[in-house]
Amino acid sequence: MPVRYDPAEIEARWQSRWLADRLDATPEPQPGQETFYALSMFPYPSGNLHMGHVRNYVITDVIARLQRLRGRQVLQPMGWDAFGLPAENAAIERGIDPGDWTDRNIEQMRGQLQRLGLSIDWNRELATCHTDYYRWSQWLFLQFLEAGLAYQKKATVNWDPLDQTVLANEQVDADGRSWRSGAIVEKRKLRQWFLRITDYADALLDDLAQLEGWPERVRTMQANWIGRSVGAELFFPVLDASGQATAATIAVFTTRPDTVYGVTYLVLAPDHPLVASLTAPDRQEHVEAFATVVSRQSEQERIAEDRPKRGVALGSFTRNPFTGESIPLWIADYVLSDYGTGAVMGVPAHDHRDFVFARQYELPVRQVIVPEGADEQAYAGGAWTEPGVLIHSGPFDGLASRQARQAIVDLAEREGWGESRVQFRLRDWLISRQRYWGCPIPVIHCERCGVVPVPAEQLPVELPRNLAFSGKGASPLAQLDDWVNVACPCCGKPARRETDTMDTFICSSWYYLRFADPHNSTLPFTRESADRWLPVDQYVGGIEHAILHLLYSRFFTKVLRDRELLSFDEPFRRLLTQGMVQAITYKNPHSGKYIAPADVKDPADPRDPINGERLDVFFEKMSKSKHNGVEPGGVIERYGADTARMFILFKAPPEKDLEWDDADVEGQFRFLQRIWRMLEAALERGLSLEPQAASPERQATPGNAELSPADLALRRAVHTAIAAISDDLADGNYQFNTAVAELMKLSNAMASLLETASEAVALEALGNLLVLLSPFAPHISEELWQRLGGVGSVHRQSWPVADATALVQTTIPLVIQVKGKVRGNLDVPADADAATLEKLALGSEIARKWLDGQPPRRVIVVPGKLVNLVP
RNA sequence: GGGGGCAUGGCGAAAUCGGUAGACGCAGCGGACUUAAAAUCCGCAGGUGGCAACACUGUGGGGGUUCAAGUCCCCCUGCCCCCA
Repeated sequence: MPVRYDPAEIEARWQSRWLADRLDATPEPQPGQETFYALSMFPYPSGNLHMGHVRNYVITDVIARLQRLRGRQVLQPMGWDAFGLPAENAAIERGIDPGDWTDRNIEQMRGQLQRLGLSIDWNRELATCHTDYYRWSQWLFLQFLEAGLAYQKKATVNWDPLDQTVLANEQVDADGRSWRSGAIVEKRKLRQWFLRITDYADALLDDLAQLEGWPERVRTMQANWIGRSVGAELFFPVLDASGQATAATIAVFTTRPDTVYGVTYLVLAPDHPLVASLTAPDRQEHVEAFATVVSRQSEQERIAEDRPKRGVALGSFTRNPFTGESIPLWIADYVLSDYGTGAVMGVPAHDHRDFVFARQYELPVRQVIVPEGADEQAYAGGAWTEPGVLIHSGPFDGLASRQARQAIVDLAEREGWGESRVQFRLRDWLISRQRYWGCPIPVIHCERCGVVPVPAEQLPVELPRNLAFSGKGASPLAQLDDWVNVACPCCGKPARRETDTMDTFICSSWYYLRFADPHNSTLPFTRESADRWLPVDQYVGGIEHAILHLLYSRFFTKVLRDRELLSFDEPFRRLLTQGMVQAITYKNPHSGKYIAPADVKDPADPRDPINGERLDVFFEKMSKSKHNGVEPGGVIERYGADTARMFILFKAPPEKDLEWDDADVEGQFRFLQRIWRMLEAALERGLSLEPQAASPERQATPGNAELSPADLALRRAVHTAIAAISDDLADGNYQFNTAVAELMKLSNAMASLLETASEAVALEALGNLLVLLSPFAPHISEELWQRLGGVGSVHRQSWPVADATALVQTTIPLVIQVKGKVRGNLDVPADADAATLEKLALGSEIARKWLDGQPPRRVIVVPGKLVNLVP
């Protein structure tokens, strides 16, 4: 009696069986054994698994399973990026303790993940909000502090008025809004903790070259983010009221020292420390008013190229050391105090923003560069910002920009007017957050001793639990006197705890290290355990982390290597950035409203259910606001995890966006059902992999000569598939979509050949099919493997190797081209040499038809492929 | 504006090194089975013309290199991403 394919029953049964058998436990690798660390970017425990997660983890799981079949010892862990604002918001809105809320979400999401059939070692699970994790985040912070890489400074910070917290620059989007709350970000000055990532700017940039397993575009994005620019710092002496040089100088950074003879003014940031002392008494009121206005603007507003530039003259002057000219000092909104030196030289003829500014305030424009080969010409339209040839530049006239830069910096260095310098766009990492639900920064402020690190043996500095949250004002921690007031570890006198918590990017900058040694209670990890598993062999996650998370993790790794806690300095060998999961979206073009697909009656003619207006149809990233989300739970309930996995892998290459389509999901379900029925038929026939049940003909591997045509064809199909899939899934090559297509081809071939094939060859085909399928659809493969009498778990088998003899063909179709156009095929002996092929082609019907009896002028023979006859 | 990427049937996509474009699937069409439908199975399927054999044409547009171009080079158009 045939059994129906019932994914719900099979999947639940195998999932609990695998768990009980500890099938996914991480092995303890013996010396000489190859290891493989497959890692997904761990999720924030929002409580709900979405399709993006599913795609991410399925990709990693297929890679992990594949590596196990290849005989490697595999680590595939999972954890939770569990600190962050949503938990605290839940506390404010619903009075739930953030820790309880988070733990509940983790429970829920773990269950959802487990239903996907991921071969994750749950014994290594971690959550960044648990004390046995964050005590080591604190421990690592103290390492940074000790190394002089953590420091405090008062800084203009981005203040999110809605979330009442400080944001990193990276958390403010192009419109000057918070990435989380969407509120317009304000400017405030606060004392903040920073990590000195700029000390590692060179290393972070240079080592990108080693990361050959990373997508080029991620490397480019990081390089741009670090933004190394080579130039010079030049010193401009401040003049007193009588025009005499004073001791004070203003340093400017420029990438264009070749334009120094074109400087017609100097601009300082409005909050540059010298502004107050350089402001003429009669300008004071003006300058202060302007500075106040600017301080309210977002950085984006200030530096956008298409916005008008505004400024105020200070009423004082400096001297260009190269020309000896006296030039006016200004402040302007387009100069930022924390980039470069906070001052720039104004060269309107050769810089867009300077040009706009000079026009606005009628400052002189002096051209000192002309395009190569061009005559000196009047400047009307704008700035010439390309390199060229110098004019009006004293001794440097006639030099090309390139040479002039060097010569001018050389002169500056000789005269003490400046020096060559490298400037980075990257700024130090602001890690302070005025929030409760984060990792407390483990320092104590003592009036006598200053900043005192909490002694390592007193870690963790635990977050107090069960507070009342108002959501207003300072951090909840700052309001807890009992917690804040402590004795100084140094002098024992009353002192205060730091109440800032860490940016959650800190917690996620080292979690991949903890997975190597997750239960260590004396260290975050040992160097030995890290060396055993790391660097991560394959990291999989979203492109949205291309800059921040990946850059911070690289920074951490380099620092820890320098502290001799690690032996390597790049954490992720290979990186795969998977594409988004999109779904069909309906939008009314007039109202701009999104309509849920369920409310669209006829998808062929989509209409607004309220007013019948025609809707736009397109694919967009799944989201609540667009009503286009597809719940993973529902899909698994209906078709099973195996179908969901197959669909996700087949529908698009992993790095491309994937369009969710229920009809295609259905197609994958049908494919698994066909395989199921094929096995049912084989079982009916009495086929079994069990040695004792096998008939004698199975024992010997017959040579090709003894095989029937059906056997030969079937073996060829099986081994062609093995070769093709192995190729599609070679290390670093993850073409799951074509691998699944090959599995389908194999199953199609088997469907027509299995019945007439011999028992031995049929079993060879069935066994191989199930092993090849097992990384993709682990449950159905295991079930059918067991029912076919397979020994042990299908997931403990070896990846098959293609048998070259099965691929041997006696004849092959030779393509005959005439003048490069395909005119037909000719069956020829597979081993025929070029001369034979030429003869066969010339003697063919095709040649007779197309050559009009004339011998061709030229014949190109590609053995094994084609012959091209050129008349 | 700068940097990077992409463009292939009705749709998602394949196509090592330049060598039969469209594998595999979805949707579609025709047939078998069925009282009927679903499911399943078999077949067709880039476009144009033709009863057909077959011919022409075809990888965003234009040009080039080559015996041969989706693939290499130049120009253009459109879309996406990052930095402004």
